[in-house]
Amino acid sequence: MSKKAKTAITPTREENFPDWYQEVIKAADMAENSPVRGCMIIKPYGYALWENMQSVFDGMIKALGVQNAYFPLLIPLSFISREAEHVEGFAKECAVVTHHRLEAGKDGGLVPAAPLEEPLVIRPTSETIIGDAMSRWVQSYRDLPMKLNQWCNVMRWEMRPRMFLRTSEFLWQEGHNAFETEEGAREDTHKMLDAYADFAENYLALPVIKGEKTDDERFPGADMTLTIEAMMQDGKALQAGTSHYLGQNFSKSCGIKFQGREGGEEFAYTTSWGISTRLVGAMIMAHGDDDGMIMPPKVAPHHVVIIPILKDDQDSAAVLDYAEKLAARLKEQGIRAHLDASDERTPNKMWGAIKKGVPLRVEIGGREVEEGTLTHVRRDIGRDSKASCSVDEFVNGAQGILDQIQADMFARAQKSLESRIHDVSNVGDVESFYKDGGVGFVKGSADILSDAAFEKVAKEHSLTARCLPFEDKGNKVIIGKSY
RNA sequence: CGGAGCGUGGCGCAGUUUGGUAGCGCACCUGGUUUGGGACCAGGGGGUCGGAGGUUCGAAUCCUCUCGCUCCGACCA
Repeated sequence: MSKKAKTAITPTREENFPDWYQEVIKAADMAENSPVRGCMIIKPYGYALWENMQSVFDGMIKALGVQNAYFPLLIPLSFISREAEHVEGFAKECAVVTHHRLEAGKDGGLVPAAPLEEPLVIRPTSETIIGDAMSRWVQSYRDLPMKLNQWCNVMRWEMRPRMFLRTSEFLWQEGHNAFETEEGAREDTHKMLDAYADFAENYLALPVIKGEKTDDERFPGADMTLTIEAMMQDGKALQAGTSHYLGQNFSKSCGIKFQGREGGEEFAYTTSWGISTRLVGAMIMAHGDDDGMIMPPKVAPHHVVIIPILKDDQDSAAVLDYAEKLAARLKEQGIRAHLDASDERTPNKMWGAIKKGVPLRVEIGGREVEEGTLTHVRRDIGRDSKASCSVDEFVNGAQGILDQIQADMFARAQKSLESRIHDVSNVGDVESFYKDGGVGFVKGSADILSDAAFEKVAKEHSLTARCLPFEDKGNKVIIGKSY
């Protein structure tokens, strides 16, 4: 064994961040690649995380009056071309279904046999098909606002897929709201962005910058796109959620019109908003360390993993019994406790829990059983946080420890974000910052974007305008490399 | 679609330059000793070396063509 601290993940973040990322996913058993390029298999542990995220956010939007529904995967080709900018933005990423039957071919393989009269597009997003439904459902101003959401998969043919961050098929929620007035819709666009920021910061421990996208970065077909931008540990930006004000673009192309208060025919103002499984990637890259994943307690599949340290059979029964009782008591408190009763060797169980990022680990052996105590360790801090206490004390205090972990994770991420936003006053500053190997974002006057020299600098260092932050009232711009 | 790298038991790799009976670590199975931050001993199972052609007495190794994966760029959530 070498003297150098052994990390559970190789390479380390510093050695090779992209490889480290992939290894964390594998080590935590969250997902794997599928036989089809660009698609991924989300394994039970990774999916459990997504389910928790869904459940939290679903509750948030229902509290805002949103109703869930489900719209079809397949969209008539003609629908996609209804909104001019929308087509242009999505056309090249669309997967198209052209046939509906397979038959035995000449060389024994199966070949598509029956061409469709009108090809179908696998939804890259559902504005058009939901717009079509809304056009039938909205008759009067009394039907507004209408707030619909669906949890589903979408497909965008990607040139360069990366697990969770950019896969051809991904899971998300897409919300589609329709309003009587422009003000109502604009206000809603902000409200949904606020929900995203709340979700990211308070549940995923992911600090974000709220702002508006620049013209080039806007959603195809939107008049305004709002975003929450997060920073990963390598200093790159990740667009973590977007909320779009669509004006009357889609209501006009989909025919969402209603009879107004004065009796006249009016077009609705619509919004759409989405977050995806990409957020899983964001959490990995924002919180993970060289030993693997670190789950934010509020969405972690397991809050506490209990590891029984078993010696001989006689002892084992007592230890297991003790551990089971502890698990039951924790569950009563609403804590997701997981007893690892597998017959893995003890160190493997421990490293397994570390790599999976379970926030709190409890170790129980013969000693603890005799004393009525247990040993616990925080994942985010590691062995330095190892402590011993009575079972009662732990059962009463566990939620507090989890809350502390959640708060500390957010504070760490926020500090990392804030310390890596650098003020610049002109394009020259931007260039020299990245040329000198600067890591993170730069922030300066929004005028930088219209400087003729910006385009070249941006291209050279793969920079994009991330957003015009609200906190600067649109006068400043955040620029950075991004995923 | 460009640039770089890689395809060898479940996973990670060596072997390829210089052709000669396919190896190592981890994992797995059996038995035993072990167990508080990655145990040990002994025995064992598992691979048509990504695929197709070719050269050769003989190909993981040489030649041609293909397919796929990863990273970096262009496009994007």
